[in-house]
Amino acid sequence: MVDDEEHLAAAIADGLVAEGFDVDVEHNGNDGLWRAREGSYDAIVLDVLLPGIHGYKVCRTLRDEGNWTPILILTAKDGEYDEAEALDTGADDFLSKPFSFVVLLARIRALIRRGAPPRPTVMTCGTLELDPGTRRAKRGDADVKLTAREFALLEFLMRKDGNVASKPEILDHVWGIDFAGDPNVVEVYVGYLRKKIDAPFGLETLQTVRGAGYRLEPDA
Amino acid sequence: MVDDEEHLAAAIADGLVAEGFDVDVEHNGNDGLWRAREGSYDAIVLDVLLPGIHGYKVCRTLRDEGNWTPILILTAKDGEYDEAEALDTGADDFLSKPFSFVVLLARIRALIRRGAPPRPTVMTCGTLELDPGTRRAKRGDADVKLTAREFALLEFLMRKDGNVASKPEILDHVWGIDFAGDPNVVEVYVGYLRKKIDAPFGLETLQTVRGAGYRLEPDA
DNA sequence: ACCGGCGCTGAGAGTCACCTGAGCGGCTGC
DNA sequence: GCAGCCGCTCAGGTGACTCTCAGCGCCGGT
Repeated sequence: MVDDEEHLAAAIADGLVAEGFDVDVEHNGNDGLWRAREGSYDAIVLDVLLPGIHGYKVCRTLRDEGNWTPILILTAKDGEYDEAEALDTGADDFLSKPFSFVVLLARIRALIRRGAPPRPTVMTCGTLELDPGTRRAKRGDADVKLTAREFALLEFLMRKDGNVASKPEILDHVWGIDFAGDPNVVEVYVGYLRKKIDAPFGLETLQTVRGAGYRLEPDA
Repeated sequence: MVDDEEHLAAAIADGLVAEGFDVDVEHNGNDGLWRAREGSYDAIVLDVLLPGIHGYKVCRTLRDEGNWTPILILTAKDGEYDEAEALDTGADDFLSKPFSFVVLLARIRALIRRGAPPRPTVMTCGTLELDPGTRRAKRGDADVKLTAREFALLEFLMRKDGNVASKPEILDHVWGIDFAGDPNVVEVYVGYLRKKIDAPFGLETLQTVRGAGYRLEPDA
């Protein structure tokens, strides 16, 4: 992980460690490049705006040197750089700040999966299946099509494993800690999810716990 | 970080920030307690000698409230308090002043790595079960539906483990110290609880101790 | 037995949390 | 450039929940 915003980098690193990854952090382009050359990493998360060398330059340099470690580029949302440019330099994936941790996690998994032998990453809750690697969801044998946000929300709820997730907690993790909009989005998206994973099957696994949050229950 | 020596607190906070941590500082027990309740922190560094509430008291209070955020207690080296006492209150680690910053850092890292100690999430009292994680309550095999307030009250009574909870105490913990309404609510909600956890089963486990408060007794 | 106080309860009102449908801007694919 | 999807906001509606109030019963003391 190469990012000069130390708070953010530390927070993400912690989160990744909690998910079972082994993470090294650097805060500028030179050190990042050096690390990437030395170590053999499964993936690199790289901010574009870095002291020292620019992120794109790091990426380009590694590729020129024959290093094809999967790279995920982070950019500021309204920045002057766009996805095309990032991918031009040889990056494998692209994410703009602010982003939700769950999305980052899913993309990192996808990157590693692409570069390494596939691992079973699928989560289940009753007849509900969710594969963060392929970004697919199923209820029983039926495919369920989810949008990115719906997927992130469902993934977060499944990760909770039956425990109640409070609304602020959901906002922090699925929409990002810097989300400033209407907290009502959570209710709206819970509604969307119910229409896709419960209603068509006559189930009610996504329960609201009034005054506390939401809970995902396995169906019989 | 809760420490009334402002220089020291600021120095340590700076050091931690430089290491990539995100730090909030408070200088007295009350504010520290309030912060700890509000925010979701990875760890708390807590001095024992504090204006307002004593550090041990803060620690104990958080634990009583079900908050198991890792806590590292700081004490004066030759003080009257010892490690056993600190750990008794529910602290996870212990460090006496003066200490080296590197040691503090290492311990904080260890605490966070370890995470919140795996605690038995489900509480019982006779045939009564209550799970704060899933927010579910059961009497024997029967599910009991509780509202948020009822749940909080029952949780508080169960945590008392058979001891009497006084009405003011209940008001402070279940309704909050800033509750200004009619203290009669407690009686009302005790009534609600009895109708849900006792009456349908012919029990009388939620007993009133006239002039003292209420007590939750295990059934046979 | 009487009386004061503490606790209990039913009714009711106000508030709050949640759900939903409509709609809008932005992005994507055609 | 247009159609469609996605993400989000907003406002209205509804039912659940919380709390107040007032009257009454019960307990304990004299």
